[in-house]
Amino acid sequence: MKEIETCECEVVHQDAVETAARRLPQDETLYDLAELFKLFGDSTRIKILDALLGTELCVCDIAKLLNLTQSAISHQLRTLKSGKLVRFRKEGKVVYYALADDHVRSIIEMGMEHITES
Amino acid sequence: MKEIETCECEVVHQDAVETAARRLPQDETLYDLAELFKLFGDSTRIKILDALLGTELCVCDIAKLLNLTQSAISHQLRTLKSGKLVRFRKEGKVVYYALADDHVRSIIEMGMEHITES
DNA sequence: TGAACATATGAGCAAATGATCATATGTTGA
DNA sequence: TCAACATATGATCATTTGCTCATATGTTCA
Repeated sequence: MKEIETCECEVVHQDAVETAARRLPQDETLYDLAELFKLFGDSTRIKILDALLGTELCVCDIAKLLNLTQSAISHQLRTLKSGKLVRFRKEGKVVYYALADDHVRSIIEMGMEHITES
Repeated sequence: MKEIETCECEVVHQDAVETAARRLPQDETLYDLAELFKLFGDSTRIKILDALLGTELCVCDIAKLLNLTQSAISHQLRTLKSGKLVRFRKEGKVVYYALADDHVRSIIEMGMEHITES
């Protein structure tokens, strides 16, 4: 029987660790949070989101704008859609995508502040 | 001479594309923004950041808290440090990490709102 | 000075990821 | 109904990524 070793250090601050453990959100919540930010953490996706800050656009528009294939954009939109960051409406053959809600805008603005200030 | 094909669609909304192109930030900015969010987009790193919301912690504390090796945590802290999301102070052998500034807190809170509301 | 300990780091590997290509789906208009 | 077109999707491949292991660095104290 071998104990799983996580850290051979002595626990230096038992209190701090326990307090942190209590106030840390559930694993599932933190996982979801990471998944959310992962969506913003790719150049192509952040470009798409940023483009949609101004107006809705169809798949083809975005592909032209970002100089990428229709397929690449479609795949990424699918990802963004599954993360509820964008919504869409169909008009005939054309599918228009837009930001799902204002959280997206807020998060991008917050990030922009961070990188411009430091 | 072959033109690089990006999208074989007709441009459906020339105006929208041009407007979007004008208001889109520079490529470098968007790249940096993606890099920033990438830091939040991993379970381990978001857990570290979340843990540091409450208090500063040393490497060993975090390793115990998250049940991961000291090495794994150290590597991730290095990443977070290079992204200026955490700062540290040394006290003898022990290195205490803390959030770099309140943007980190704001961004996490914003993300938390998004996942709890939908 | 040297053992003990906290942290940092480089190499290696398996898993995740994003783009492309080929093709499928679905809509329109002749 | 069928050709043309906008979008979606599955397979594939190269790159990126996060962890582990081994080891280096740096600090304290006897």
